[in-house]
Amino acid sequence: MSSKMPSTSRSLPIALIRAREGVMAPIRDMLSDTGITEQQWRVLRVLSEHGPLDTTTLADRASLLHPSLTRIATTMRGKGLITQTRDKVDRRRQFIAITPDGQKIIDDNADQSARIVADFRRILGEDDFETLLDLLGRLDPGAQD
Amino acid sequence: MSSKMPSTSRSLPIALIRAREGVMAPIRDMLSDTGITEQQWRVLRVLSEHGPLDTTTLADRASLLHPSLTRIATTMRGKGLITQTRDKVDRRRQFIAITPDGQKIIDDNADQSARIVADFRRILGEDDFETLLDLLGRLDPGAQD
DNA sequence: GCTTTTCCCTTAACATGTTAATGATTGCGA
DNA sequence: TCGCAATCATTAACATGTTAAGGGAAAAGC
Repeated sequence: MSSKMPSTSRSLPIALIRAREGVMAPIRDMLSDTGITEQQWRVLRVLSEHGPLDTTTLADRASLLHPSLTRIATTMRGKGLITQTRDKVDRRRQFIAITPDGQKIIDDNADQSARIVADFRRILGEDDFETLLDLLGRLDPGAQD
Repeated sequence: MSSKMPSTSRSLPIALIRAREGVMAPIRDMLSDTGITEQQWRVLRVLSEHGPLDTTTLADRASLLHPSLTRIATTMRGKGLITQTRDKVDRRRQFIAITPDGQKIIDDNADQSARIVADFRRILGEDDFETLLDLLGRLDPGAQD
């Protein structure tokens, strides 16, 4: 029972896990009807926002590791939510784009998604919500903004 | 490109994922030498702090889903890091305890673990660190403190 | 006491996280 | 142009996350 170890009840990693769980719960509820996962939702969001992207950029923006994205893309292609094409100039590169079916999932859930986000803003209050995003950003080593 | 959707760059779920990634990176580096995972480390931490626990309480304190804990416990039993015994009164219950080998991993890494935590406190500053923990706690639906 | 319900835990099935290795392609330098 | 390093992506292997179903034991109701 070493006194060097900080209590697990005030552990930053565990607090992050639990907060994420709390935030994702209503989003997962929303998505359970659509048959896609939280990660597939993020992929659609990024593609809808930025247009077609190469897989490296897409993985970065959706906060997915590349091997995960490879599998997720295979699944989503099978569902007809995205298309994947080789770059003719650099044949190593793959480009991924959202399909109308994929965009439909975004459109169908945009309202509820916005409502969920607004709920959390209200729970924390506008100021604390922004403070939280800033503090979290300072823990992110790859923060590019 | 629906204007209803908040930008993914200020998305709370993604910010939580990235912050967690930033926090866990040095911890994973530390653990890579020991051959155990981040989750196994959490199990050892909780057992070392609280003593033997039934699996439900252990899963809750380590923020693991029960099915995950079942598998993790099997692995850790195989490594000799924990023991698992049936409660003689209520034969449904399993009790898990840390072994000397498991405690040795805690002891061997206590200093470095404390250093990593101290680094993050320094990066954010004492006040912001506490603020962050409080804000995260308000997103946790099962906050029992 | 016997059924039914509830509880604790495990198993199963599928998706993702994580690290290392492999493929395929391009670019560069001798 | 040959060889070799660097780049982009996938595959492989193992561990965990997530949800649903199953199995055994205790508790509750009649």
